[in-house]
Amino acid sequence: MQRTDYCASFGAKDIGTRVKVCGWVQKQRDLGSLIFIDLRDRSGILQLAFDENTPKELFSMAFGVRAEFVLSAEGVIRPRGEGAVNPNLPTGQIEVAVDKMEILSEAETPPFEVLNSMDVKEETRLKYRYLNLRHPQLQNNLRFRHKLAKSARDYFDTQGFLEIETPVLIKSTPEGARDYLVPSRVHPGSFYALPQSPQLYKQLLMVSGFDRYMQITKCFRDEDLRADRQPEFTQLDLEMSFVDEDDVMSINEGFLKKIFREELGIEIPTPLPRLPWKEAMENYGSDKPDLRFDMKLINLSSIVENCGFKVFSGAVAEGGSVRAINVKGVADRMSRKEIDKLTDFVKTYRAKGLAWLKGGEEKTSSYAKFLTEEENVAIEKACGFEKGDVLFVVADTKNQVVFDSLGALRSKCGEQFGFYDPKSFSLLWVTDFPMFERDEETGKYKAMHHPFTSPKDEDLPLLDTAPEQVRAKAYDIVINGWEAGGGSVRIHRRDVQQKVFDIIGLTKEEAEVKFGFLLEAFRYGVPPHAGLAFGFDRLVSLLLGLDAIRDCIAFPKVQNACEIMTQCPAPVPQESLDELAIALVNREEK
RNA sequence: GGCCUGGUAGUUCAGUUGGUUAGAACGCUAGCCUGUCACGCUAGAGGUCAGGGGUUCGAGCCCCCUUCAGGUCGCCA
Repeated sequence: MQRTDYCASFGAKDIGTRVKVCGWVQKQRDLGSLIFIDLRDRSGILQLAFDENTPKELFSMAFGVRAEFVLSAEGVIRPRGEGAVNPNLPTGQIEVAVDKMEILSEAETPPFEVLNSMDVKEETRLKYRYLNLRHPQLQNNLRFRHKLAKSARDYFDTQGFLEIETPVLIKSTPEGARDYLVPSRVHPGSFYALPQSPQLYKQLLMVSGFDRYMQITKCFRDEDLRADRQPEFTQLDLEMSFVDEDDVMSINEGFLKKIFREELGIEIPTPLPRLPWKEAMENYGSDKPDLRFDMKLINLSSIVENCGFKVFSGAVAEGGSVRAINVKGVADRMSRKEIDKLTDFVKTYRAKGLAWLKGGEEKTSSYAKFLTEEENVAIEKACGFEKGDVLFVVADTKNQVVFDSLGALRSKCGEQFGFYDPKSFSLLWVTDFPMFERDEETGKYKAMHHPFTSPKDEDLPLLDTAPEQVRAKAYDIVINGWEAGGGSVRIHRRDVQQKVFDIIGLTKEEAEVKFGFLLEAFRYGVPPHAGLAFGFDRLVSLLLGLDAIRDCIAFPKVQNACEIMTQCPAPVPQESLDELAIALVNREEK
């Protein structure tokens, strides 16, 4: 006989009915001639009761039950005694008077208590991930993830998208992130790659005329992990034909509106704000600004460009800048020690130092003495500096360093000083990314997004004259300072594609080898098309308020890309290597 | 590849200036207990102080190396 229903599905309405339930023992409480067992399944907890009416044999079975035993129990649902109701439990009004029970599986004492497992250190949690996953919080996270995936499929289905699977064994095109390689047995010395994204296939699906494609799919990047990055992760990927940027953004705003409403009960105002990349950098020092609080960067370069303080004037003279953030009203919470810590913090972003002005009882500063009275006044005025504020200034010959360090400092201060409600959300599009950036090492141009991203029409002439000024039809969806997704309008003109390849130094021959199939496909009629991919793990985490995407992934990998539970990756037998014609090099000797 | 933080009982942690036999809570084992739900009471077991080396009369504590985990910079078109 199957169970009647899940544990937490029962309530006062079921009093008097006979039920069968199955699950894990959360807790056994032995009061002598009374025993209670909290039985847990994915729905919650139901109390099983054993008392003087329980047959002796059954009672001693209940006596021997331990945590995480798997049971099936039958009996009649009855109300709990007067004063014995547990208001903290959804099923707290009732219990099952058990008259039949089977121990389906015994359990050794687990390495940690399931109920406390979210406080156990990550390493142990992951080694016994299947136990950790019994915790209601992780059960809830994965259930939410399922709902979000279903919601996405439903939404894009109503919008005419077809879910089409693309291959996982694909050709390696080593641009950008490192590929995971898979050796071919049939073709010794040749390798497949695992996709970093289904990018080229979804573009080909547009050439094929499917018009609207979506897929929830695994992607792989052999790069170092972060709290928001796993080597294998899931994208909610889509592509559309005969559309422009606005169409892609608005259809995805519809999706975001729907999931925020249905899953969180939050109405997000649409259309979402759009912030050109340049403004995002200038104002927030980041291409993924957290707009839950204001605190903009202020450019002080024009004030200090001729000042006597070489750190400032020199930075401006060499093409960099001097910028500041004014952290309002925190002077009494910002000791000298705190400031030193923040100085170390910005140094991790390659800033050489952190200049400051603190409006405590007495105004103190690390830099004011090097400037004239007029310059100091001008800085304070430009920043709206008042008593109680702390002003941080970063100067560097590279603007990127100024942006990176102040942008990070802004986020850190915003969080540390509670400048926003952590339960609130800010969503925006960052648009008009540069097409190209310079590779620091080689000095060559490379595509900032990817080389199939279309330049803005009005910037097309700049491809020949000033590539660094060309803006792309690219857009990122940014939620609470996380890049939740990104996409672009693709190039569908062969001449433009060729120019882009030229600029990033890809010869015709190289392009032919790497992307020949795409270029050839483009000869046979290609619609204008555009798309977007959400980082699905990130989207789930953001909506759930998680700090790390690990907590919405059933079996995540740890920082060195291992999976602790199964101990992978792992060496393979020599025969396997031989079959694949692979010889290992001893790295020690190398 | 770099930097920061951490590793003490099964779990979460405390551990004074380097000084006797390394503690607490939870969990576990056993006994008692009729309304518990963080049950209660009594007793008990449980430690390679991550591993290795060094300094010292003496190291959980100081130094070096290794390793594991977390965060992060680089990296992530």
